[in-house]
Amino acid sequence: MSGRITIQRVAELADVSKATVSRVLNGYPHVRPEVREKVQRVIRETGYQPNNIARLLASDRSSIIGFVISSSAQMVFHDPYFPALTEAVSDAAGDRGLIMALFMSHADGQGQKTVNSILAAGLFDGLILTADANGASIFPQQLAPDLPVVFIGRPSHADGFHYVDADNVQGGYLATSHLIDLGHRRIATIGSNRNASGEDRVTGYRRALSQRGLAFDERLVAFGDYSLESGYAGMQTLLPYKPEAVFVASDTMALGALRALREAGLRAPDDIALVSHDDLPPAVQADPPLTTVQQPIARTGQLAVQKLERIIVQGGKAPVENTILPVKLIVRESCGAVESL
Amino acid sequence: MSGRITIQRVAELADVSKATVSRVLNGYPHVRPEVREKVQRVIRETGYQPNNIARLLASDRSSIIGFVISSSAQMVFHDPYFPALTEAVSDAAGDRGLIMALFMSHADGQGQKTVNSILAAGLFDGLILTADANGASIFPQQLAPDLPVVFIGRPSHADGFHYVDADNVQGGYLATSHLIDLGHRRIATIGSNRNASGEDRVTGYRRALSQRGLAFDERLVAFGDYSLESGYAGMQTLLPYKPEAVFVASDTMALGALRALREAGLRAPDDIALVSHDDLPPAVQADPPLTTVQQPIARTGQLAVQKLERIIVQGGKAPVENTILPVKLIVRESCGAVESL
DNA sequence: AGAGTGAGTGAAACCGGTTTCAGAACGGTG
DNA sequence: CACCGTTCTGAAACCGGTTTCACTCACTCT
Repeated sequence: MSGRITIQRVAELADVSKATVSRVLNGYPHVRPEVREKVQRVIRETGYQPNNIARLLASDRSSIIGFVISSSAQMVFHDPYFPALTEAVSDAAGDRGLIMALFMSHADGQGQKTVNSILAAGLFDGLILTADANGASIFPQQLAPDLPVVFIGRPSHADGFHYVDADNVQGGYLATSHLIDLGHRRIATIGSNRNASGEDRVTGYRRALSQRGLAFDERLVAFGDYSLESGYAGMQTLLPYKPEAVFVASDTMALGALRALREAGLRAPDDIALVSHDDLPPAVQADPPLTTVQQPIARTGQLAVQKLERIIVQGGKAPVENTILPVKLIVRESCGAVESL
Repeated sequence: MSGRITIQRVAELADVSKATVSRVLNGYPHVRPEVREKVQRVIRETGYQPNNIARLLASDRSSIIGFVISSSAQMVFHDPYFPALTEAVSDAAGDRGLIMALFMSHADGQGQKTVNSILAAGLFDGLILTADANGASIFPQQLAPDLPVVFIGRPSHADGFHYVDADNVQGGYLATSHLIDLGHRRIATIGSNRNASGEDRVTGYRRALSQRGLAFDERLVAFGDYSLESGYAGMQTLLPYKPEAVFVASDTMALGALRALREAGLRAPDDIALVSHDDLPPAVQADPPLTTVQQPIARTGQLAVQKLERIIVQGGKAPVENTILPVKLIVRESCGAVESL
């Protein structure tokens, strides 16, 4: 940052005041066209770049938003959901001229420290938080009461927060209904009680069952943590109870479930029909390709950023309103509705 | 940021000057213990948090580093390498009190814009760049000549940059040698010419062959782009030439290769032995589990951050020195060295 | 007793922008 | 021609810290 050109220097070269340069920079009116022109030329010729730090200090906005993934390292590794979501948020932020700072807060004490340092920084215009899946709550409000915050995924521990989420209940409902439509009756599920999304999907599953007059059987419900391993284990738990079909609450867990089937000498969809959730790339690549509920991840990220921006602009206190995005069933081969090759 | 407590306010309450508060804050000497005590008490009682923005402006350091993943969205999605690396960098940054801003720069024009905005920000103490895999070079130097930059992965387009990389040549060498040791002679490779790492791995492959007196056969070399699909296609290209063994330059491509084998009615390692590269989680989960070259990703991230920090502290001009990290062969089942279950 | 020495402190300058405010220049009215 | 309302502009205050510099005040050392 040594010999950088400052607004002062530009002002001198263009023979105007700092104030005028600032006005040109920010596109304010009340600058004579020829002056504006001249300043712009100097800016171009010198390659002047305003120092954002100074700008921030003066204007009390940083244009930086924090994106906090509060989940175990395990999951971030294993489930493409997080990379996809991260990219979505990053893109949306970029589109709106915001800089995204990413934080992966681990379950351990480190996590708390990270969040504290985030807030202490006083550096962010706002935060996007993922509803955590491990019970360790992150509650920045308690520390910085008027920092704008938007959750992605319904936060399970409290109300009163802005959030954007996919319609997980509908997801579970669609998946399960589809299996019922295909004539299955003993329908199991591998869900998750690690976060609200998981719970909601199971809720949808139960709703579909009851609506179609099928009994809910505890033994046909397994819980995982979204990891491939937990899907594998979940399916092994279910197999003794001979389900005809299974709704698995994530693609990644479905991959694990498929492996369990394979090892048991069974095949989907012939022996057991499978529908999963998320529609991430592995769903297509799986063998057989997974029928799955598509979650609009990119859109989720976009909306979260937009919502956050709106809150920021409105100075923190916007009425809490949540956005639930529709989901859609993508039929592939694992459910048996289509002839596999 | 409305009614926040400022250093001025703290100074008044503690009945000292701003300068003294600042000294206490930054742990400078030459403050009487009792005064220090008093200031600290006021800080504690008021819950004062220094405004970093102001601090940055005054001290010309932001403690924010940019981490730029310049790769197609595709790859970031498909290859767990990037999430793993991101986490490594994020952790390392956090450990050293730095904030990491993540940028995913796409191949399209957007990418350039992003990078420009990064630099324009004048906000970062330094940048960590991933050596890009799509030819679209990112050359911040050209714009901000003394911004500290460290690459992860040898940048293939130019010299004179600090970088940290795994010993990819050695990786290819180890993998191929292992296959030779197992008695194979017709050894193919699915490499990549999308970046230096890919090239280096192929170099290692060739070195192993020539060192053991085996001829290099062009037809036994396929190139991919690290995606699962390209591994699949690569293997299909190779199959007509009947390789006994294949060194695949990434786990993700190896998964694709495995699928191609399966579809061709072949099994690894019985029909074709496979060794891959990276040792990411999917390597263990694959069927059969992959023998693969372990890349020290976490260490890579750490070193990159450390190196960057050193450059920053030394004020930009540190002698360029690169770090090549050793790799290690992890033997599992896909190579046939171990009895599979 | 007078001269150094170094610890402890505050006033003020500074970082590089934005924003307020007042004044100059200009055109249109009465 | 005096008066007023715009438009355009610059000086200066301000954002909230850090850092420099000068000064005071013990406390040694001749």
